[in-house]
Amino acid sequence: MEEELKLYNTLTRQIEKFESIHKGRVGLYVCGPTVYSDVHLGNCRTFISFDLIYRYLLHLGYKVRYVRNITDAGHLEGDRDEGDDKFAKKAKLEQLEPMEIVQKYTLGFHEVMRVFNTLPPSIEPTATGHIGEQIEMIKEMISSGYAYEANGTVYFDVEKYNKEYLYGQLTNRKLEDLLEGTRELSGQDEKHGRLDFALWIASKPETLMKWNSPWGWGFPGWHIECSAMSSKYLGETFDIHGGGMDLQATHHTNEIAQSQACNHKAPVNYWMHTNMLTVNNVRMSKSAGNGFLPGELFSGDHPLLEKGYTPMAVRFFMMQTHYRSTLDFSNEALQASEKGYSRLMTAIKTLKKITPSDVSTSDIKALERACYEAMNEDFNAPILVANLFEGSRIINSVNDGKETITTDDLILLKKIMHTFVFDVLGLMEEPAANQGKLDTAMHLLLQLREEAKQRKDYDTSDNIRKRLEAFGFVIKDSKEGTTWDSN
RNA sequence: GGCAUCGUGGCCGAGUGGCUAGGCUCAGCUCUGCAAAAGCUGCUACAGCGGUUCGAAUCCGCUCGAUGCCUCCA
Repeated sequence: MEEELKLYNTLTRQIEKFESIHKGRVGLYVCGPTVYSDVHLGNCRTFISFDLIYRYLLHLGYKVRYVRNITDAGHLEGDRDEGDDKFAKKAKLEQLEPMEIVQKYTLGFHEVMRVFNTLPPSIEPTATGHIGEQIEMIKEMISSGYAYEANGTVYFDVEKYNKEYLYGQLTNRKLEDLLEGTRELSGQDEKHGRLDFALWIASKPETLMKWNSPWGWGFPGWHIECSAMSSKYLGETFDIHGGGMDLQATHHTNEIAQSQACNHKAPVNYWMHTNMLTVNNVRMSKSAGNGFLPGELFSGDHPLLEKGYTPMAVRFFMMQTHYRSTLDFSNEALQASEKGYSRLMTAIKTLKKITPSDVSTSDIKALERACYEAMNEDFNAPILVANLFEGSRIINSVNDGKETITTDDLILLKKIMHTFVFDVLGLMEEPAANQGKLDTAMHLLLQLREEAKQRKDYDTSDNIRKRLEAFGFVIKDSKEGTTWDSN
């Protein structure tokens, strides 16, 4: 299967056959969060998308080293050289040590990732843990002439770099066009060129997070962190680098420049970018104020939310859209996903009750093929989901006695459903608290209702059903007996 | 202004030039004491205008509209 995998490469702007550098192994780097505040749902989408990609690569049998960093230093508010970094600023606001901020939001991030059932990365390096590596890279860039120091701050010389390499390659832009869209340098600027960006930033006396360097006390620029950590753990050239589309033009463009300036080779073979989550067609972001936090989403405690949604319903919602398309959030769409998700899970439970026959009325092997074809075509999860619904239809039809399936096909169907739903899409059964006790209580109620039905006391039986419905329990009568579900 | 992306049925969303994804909603049918669930059927769409083609949602051009990036952002 693996030789058929294709993916969209931002670098070439086309779908390419995936070939890893080392057979059977993949180096994957994804830009992680900056842990100075809670992650919102838009941030989550990127990590959930790459979780799907990671899971599928694993499923194909690749040995994947998945590196996702934690940005816990630097990352200036703007391009201006005044200000502290985000952590120090937030620390003052919250009266905490910068590393308390880092700790708090790192834990929060991990919790959110756990709730969404994402697999942890193989390595999760922090920027502050790799200051030495970053300094070494900067030294290399200075000695090869791609960077210069001014008053303790080190800048990358974009125009010099562009003479030998293509600076705007990742976004298909020419240097002249980029220069046009940038503000003029003022007389007091230390930068040589308008596009030059900081690699190392001199600290001020009041700066809280600072390190000593050949250029004095300071802290690293944002872009250098990822270059240093990716090359340390994945090598000077590795397979896949991912992140949100909003990082493409600046962060990733600068990462390429830095790595190329140091190692004189392209750092990444395949660049993958996930699209944005929008609300009313506007991108969700901290600054736009239209974001909500996972916690608010689960509780429904937000003006934009009509009700709460479970983590798996939200994950399924994301899986129904391709990672390169924008995904628009709406209550209606979430509610549709909620039902679709429960339909899928119900079908998987029904799978256990099915009895095989001598012949199959459906082509299960074709279904399996379709699932792999969907995922091999640039991780097309929506098409995979459509196929899994076809699987559900088959399951329900067989269960109703309208179709039949052989023992071998039943085993295969089980394998398909479990593999793709749980392993690849990363869905799971919603863990229900007190499930055992609830079962007992429900069993009792349904027994009472059954007794009422036996004596044709339909008033009582309907009353039980309706009042349970009010609490979100759905009662289903069938020939085999009564079952229940909650939503 | 520059560089991109996108406009698909009531809603969300896939779509490699020809064989009408899928989910949700709504209506009808089967089943059922009634419901629910499940299955089946129906609602058959591609912003507009041209062009290429035997044939276009899919390629090309223009128009209109939306979004993103160009400053921190997943």
